[in-house]
Amino acid sequence: MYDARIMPKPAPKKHLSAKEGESAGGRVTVSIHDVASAARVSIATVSRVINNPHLVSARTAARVQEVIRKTGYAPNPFAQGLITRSSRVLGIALPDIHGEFYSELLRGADAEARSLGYHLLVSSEPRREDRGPANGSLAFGLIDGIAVMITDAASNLLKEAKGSLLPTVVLDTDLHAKGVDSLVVDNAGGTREGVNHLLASVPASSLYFVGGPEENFDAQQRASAFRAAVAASGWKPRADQVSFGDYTSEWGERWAEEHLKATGKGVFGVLAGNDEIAIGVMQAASQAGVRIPDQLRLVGFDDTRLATLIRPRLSTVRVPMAEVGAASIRLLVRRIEDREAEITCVHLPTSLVVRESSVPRA
Amino acid sequence: MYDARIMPKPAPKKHLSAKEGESAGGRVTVSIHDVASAARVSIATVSRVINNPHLVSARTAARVQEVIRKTGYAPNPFAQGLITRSSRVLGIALPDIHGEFYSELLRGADAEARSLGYHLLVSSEPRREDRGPANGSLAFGLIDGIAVMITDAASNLLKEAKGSLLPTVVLDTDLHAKGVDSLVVDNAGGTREGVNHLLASVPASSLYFVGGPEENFDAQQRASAFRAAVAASGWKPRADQVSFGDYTSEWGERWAEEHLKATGKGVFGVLAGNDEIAIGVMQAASQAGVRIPDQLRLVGFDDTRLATLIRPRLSTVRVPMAEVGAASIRLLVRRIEDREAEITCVHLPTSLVVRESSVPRA
DNA sequence: CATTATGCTGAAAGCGTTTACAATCCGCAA
DNA sequence: TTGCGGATTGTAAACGCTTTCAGCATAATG
Repeated sequence: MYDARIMPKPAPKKHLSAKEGESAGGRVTVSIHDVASAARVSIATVSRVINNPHLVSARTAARVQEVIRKTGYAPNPFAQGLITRSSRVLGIALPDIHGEFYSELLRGADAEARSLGYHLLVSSEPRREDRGPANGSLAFGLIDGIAVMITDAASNLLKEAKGSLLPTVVLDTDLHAKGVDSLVVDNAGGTREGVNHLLASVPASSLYFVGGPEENFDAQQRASAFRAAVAASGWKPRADQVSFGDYTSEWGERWAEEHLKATGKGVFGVLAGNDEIAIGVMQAASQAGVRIPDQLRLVGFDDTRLATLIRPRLSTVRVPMAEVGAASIRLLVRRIEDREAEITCVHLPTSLVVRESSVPRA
Repeated sequence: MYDARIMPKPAPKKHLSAKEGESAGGRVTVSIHDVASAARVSIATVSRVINNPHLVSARTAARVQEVIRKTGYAPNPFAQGLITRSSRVLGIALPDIHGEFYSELLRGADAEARSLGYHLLVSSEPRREDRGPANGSLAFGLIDGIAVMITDAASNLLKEAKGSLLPTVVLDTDLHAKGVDSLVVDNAGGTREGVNHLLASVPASSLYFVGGPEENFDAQQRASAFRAAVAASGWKPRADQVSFGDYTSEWGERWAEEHLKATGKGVFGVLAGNDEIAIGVMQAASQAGVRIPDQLRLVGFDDTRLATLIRPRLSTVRVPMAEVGAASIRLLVRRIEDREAEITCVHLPTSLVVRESSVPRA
């Protein structure tokens, strides 16, 4: 039989730390042992006070709490992680996306993570050229799960993430059929709304989609939704009504310079792949003396701050960027805390915001 | 004398892991023990292959490397952190700053951290209202150091960070006198440049500074540099030449609406606290029929993307946001890797970018 | 040949937690 | 008295790594 009183204490050993005077400087961290001895309990009890208070008598708990407060003790996350295999840190990997989108998304994700008691480790995907080989950009092993944003098929973030065997969610691509929780924005719905809005004052044959990079999933979705919506009105879209480029105002400008010539006197409409393209179009138009919204009706995409700063104010399809971040974190945490949860694809709605750039003046 | 051969091996114990067949599913992580036994060496040797390859014979190292490659072994960062007391994770705490600034800064910081072999844990400062009490927003204990951005005196991020005893750098405030590595942007120099540029075509008495929030350090610095630069030209600035508001276009608009009335027919100049304010001013001006740059010469601050998207294009003082992020990480890593390094304040230059909004047409 | 240096390797001691298990103390029923 | 169960606490075993120390060849030196 085991009897603690018989066995000689195995010598005070180590942890000569702060407990005895030791006033001499330099002690930096206080460990659970320090708290335990100061409170005259075992380290197990201290741990319980923190993690399972109901297992400890009120008197003891109070004493321990007091010591914790006084010493400023905080558990060492490495030791905790080693044993619990979790760190309450979430990874989020983003491609090199456009400015405002990036920060809004991150803001949403960070706020949500914080409110769920997690921290956020970010990692922008390095540009293609400077990708080291087995760079191991993500801190697998340290994080409890990871949210990756996949904007085009060339990204290998997803492979990396899945290889890590960590709970994973993908943003901007529906992979729930492949067993990955996903979060997508309703690009199709927003596009349809935008098209229908334009169709109210512009003939389908004079409607154009000026998109982002062709390899980009968003751009693809918006383009085919555009074709579908135009077709739904009874007009089979010509090939020249849809173009791809990139997400810059320069591309919008370039497109407009070419097409403004070709276009006759009639009214026509443009749905841009994002707000910046729209602004490029707007500028080329004003350069060419084409009035907005009189001759050209324009709708952007994303509803960035730009849209309200420009004149005429830009009608645009609002994408809830912060909500994308927040929802992806929620989805990820759900998966972490219940590995058996059903694989889900969350759809986030978009909505048309009508401003001056697209409605004929009264 | 110690002789390993005399002591009986203390029983194979634990780590029944992957080594023996065990084909049955479920093994997730491979530990250093697995690698060691597969390579028929001790765990110490495996560790050395990874951390001090020169201590291991080439033959052994090759064998171990091969096993590592095959098994995909990666050291457990918790165990490493527990013993080395470092995680190669850096914290960066940002207030709720404006969109584009935020993302550029983070992008710079992330790229630099990655290239130095660190990861980045972000944390936006929660808005004032929802600050829990001992929230402990930052993952102290997990990170090796922290960069905090302090935009006004009310922030308590710094106190928290210093209380953590972690290596710390502050952005946007010079605290090197208080023993904290700092990183500041040359607001004064940029402001001076902007003022002098305007002074070339506008009398000092007709120059205005439309600043951000009065409690904001940047805004303060820019305002007093404005006063100083104007004074240096020989004109003592009137009180109404400097105003504070916030960093929005609405404030710029409001300011302009009031002041455009008061101003007579003469030419006047505005240096805005940031680009967005400048755009507000620009819009109010165009509303009021005041032509830019003919009657109003305008210079912004920050050189965000906005500045080139608006017409006329906005002259502005460029602040190297990405470089601020990168430099702060460099400074932080230097401190982490050499705690004795001299306390430093890094100054980042600003530079005036002249576009159409501020130069009289030929 | 005896000694010493050198290169390589292994054993074991932690690092600071959590948690299974054992032990004690107590009240209460048998 | 005895035994049982619940409440509370303590002991010790992990968790996976780094690093000191010691052991042992083998090479270099006297």
